[in-house]
Amino acid sequence: MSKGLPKRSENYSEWYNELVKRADLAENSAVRGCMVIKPYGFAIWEKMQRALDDMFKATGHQNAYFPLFVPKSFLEKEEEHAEGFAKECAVVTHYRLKSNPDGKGLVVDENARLEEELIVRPTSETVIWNTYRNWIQSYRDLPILINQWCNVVRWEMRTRLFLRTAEFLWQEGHTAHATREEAIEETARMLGVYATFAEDWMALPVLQGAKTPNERFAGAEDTLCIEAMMQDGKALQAGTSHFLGQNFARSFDVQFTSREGKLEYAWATSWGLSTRMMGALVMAHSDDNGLVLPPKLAPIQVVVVPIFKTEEELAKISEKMVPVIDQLRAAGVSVKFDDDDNQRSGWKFAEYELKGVPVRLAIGMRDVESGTVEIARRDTLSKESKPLEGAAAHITELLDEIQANIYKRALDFRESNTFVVDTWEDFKTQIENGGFIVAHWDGTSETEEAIKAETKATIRCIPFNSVEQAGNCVFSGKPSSKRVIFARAY
RNA sequence: CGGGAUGUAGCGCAGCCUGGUAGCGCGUUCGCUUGGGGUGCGAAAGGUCGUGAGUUCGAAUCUCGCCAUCCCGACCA
Repeated sequence: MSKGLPKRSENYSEWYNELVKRADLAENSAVRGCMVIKPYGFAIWEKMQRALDDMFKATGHQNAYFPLFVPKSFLEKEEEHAEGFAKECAVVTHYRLKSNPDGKGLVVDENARLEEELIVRPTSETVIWNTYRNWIQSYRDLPILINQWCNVVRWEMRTRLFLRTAEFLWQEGHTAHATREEAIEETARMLGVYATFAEDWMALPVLQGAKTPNERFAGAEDTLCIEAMMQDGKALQAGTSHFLGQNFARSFDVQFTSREGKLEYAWATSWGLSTRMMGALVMAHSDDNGLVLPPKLAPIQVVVVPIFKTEEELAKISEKMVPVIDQLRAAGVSVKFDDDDNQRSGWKFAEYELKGVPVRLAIGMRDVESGTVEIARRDTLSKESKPLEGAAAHITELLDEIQANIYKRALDFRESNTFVVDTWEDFKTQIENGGFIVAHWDGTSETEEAIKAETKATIRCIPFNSVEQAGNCVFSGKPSSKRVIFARAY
């Protein structure tokens, strides 16, 4: 591994790509657009999964699993949905290969053509609602609150590790309800779960709001989202929760008998959050030295680097450190004691900074004699010497402090890069500098598209906390009742 | 799918213009050294130069085709 990461200020995109690879999160695979998630990266994803899964369970959801393949006829049933995903589908047409009669290798056996093509799921609404038809007869069968963890495939033109890959991992929640109100409530509840996850676990401040009709999920009546700001000022959609109305129930004929004895279509929601969050995690917090991981998601929260020359010295260091490590582990902290003699301490310091380990302890013979340990924090890169006595308690608090600090840092960054803009001239100038623009919009798709065409900025969301305020659209000058968030996005 | 670029050792690159025994750095292996911020020295292993054809006595180098990857657009969680 060569030293020196590209600088964020010089080439943000190259910095990101290099960091993801060098920190051992993921790498490109032999398959175009698909990535290999490496153990260190996957360990972070597993922590995300755990946190989210616990929240899903706490809100009454159960996990299930639906098939990878979607019959083409299913995808066709909901018109908008079909149109939205048709352009990016992987299609299975055959089920057998045979040896090439003209030579080496294998060829598709044309006799093994599927009667109906199968689509590799880009999302599972259709298979799931086709299944729900059999599960739902009465209002007593509702609500159905199901989530699945799986992979999906969207054949993207241009891909980037984590941010946009042809295959990605995610969870997709699919719920069915007896009433519109209940489904709307669920849509909001799950957006709230995402926001809590982003802020409490990822230390990533997010704006919550609704998408404009242009930006809505294909087949949804309403799409809610959380939007985060990356360090280059661009927006990243971090999670979405959709109110699907009765669209899928109608397309798949999912009806139930209501309490009043009437036949009604079920109301649906779906919500998803993907490995894209890994990209968000990297881009929101990390620096030119490497990853900066929030302690709650760091696979290794504390690394101990002993500085020794001989086995005897290592033994003395261990004797001092083991009790501290035991205390930390007893408090639920994941600790790595790196007594590997193959790498020198300086190398290890750089390596663990690259990997984003929140707290690093260094202890050598000097410390053994004075009964101290050097405590370095990744977020500020500061170091302090502390007595071993009470170190464990101090470190536990420090982890909380780091979690809070990186959240605050990201929030401060977002706030200082959010601009209220009232004129089109200012808009065009400001958008070049990145960040969120808070401006009036006349509510039309035409204006939204015109703004996008001219500036590449899209409406990220109509924030829930946007106050009613009369004004004029920044582009058309027509009346507007509230401000929306514009930004260039990933 | 349009525009641009690149494919040479595990990784990053030079060599190509001007054809003549394939090089450098990092990493790897071995030895010594060093050890509180990516130690230093020495030695070794490792490449059908993306692929197919052509030109030539001779091709990493010149010509043409193909494939792949990356960047910029359109599309997108």
